[in-house]
Amino acid sequence: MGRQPCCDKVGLKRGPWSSEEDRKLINFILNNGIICWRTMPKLAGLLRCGKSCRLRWINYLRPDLKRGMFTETEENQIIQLHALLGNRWSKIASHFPGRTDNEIKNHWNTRIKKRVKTIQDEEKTQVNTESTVLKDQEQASETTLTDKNVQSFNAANEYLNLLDVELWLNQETIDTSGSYSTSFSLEDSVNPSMGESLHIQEDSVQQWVDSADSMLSWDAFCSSIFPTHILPIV
DNA sequence: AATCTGCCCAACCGCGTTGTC
DNA sequence: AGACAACGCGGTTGGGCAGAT
Repeated sequence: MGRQPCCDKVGLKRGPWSSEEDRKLINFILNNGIICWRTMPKLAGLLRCGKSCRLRWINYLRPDLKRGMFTETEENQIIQLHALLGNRWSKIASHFPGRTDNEIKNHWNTRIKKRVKTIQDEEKTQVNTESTVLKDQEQASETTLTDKNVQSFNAANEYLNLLDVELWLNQETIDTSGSYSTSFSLEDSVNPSMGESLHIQEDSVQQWVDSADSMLSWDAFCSSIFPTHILPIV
């Protein structure tokens, strides 16, 4: 037996919301709060399913929504969070008050993804060049640098970047242009094996972590780990 | 001016998770 | 413990729009 549909679709309206429908939904929620999405449309006099009402409210009607373009800083934050969390848009959105997961997802798919791809291509070219130079140097000293060495070097860099992001995420309050407060825990966002490996290597990077403790601002964070070509333009 | 093309984003769909009985 | 309902999330779609041809 398949899953039951979320609502009885017969006679329900779909597609874009009219301003009249918006008004009804806003009025109802402001007067009654959000109790049960399933019963809400009926009570509010809407021919919509609860799911549709929820989506409309969360993504468009909520009064605390921040409208407008994403700033360069926001984009860079999204890139870093996406590198850490993957396509977990709601987790990412929780770090951007007033932004919705849908908005961030759309922005990622339409703009940031292209930008990241360009950056990755550039980095790939750069790594290839660097590895060629290193190879030449190693050969000169009769030691061969294999691709494996280059991969390890890159993995180590990535690991350090993740630790850096972890520090940022675990801070209770980050004061940037606005104020981000987070209760985010890395433990529930990355797989256990990664958490384990972080602990194993903890001692070896403790010195680095100690020095990173002084990083309190987003700008300092950015300048410490972002490649210069994606630094926010302020 | 008409048509084509690509982009953007609101909305939908299906599935996983959580809560309740 | 398991069945069911409701919620929440991420992937995808499709319509509107702007710029190019």
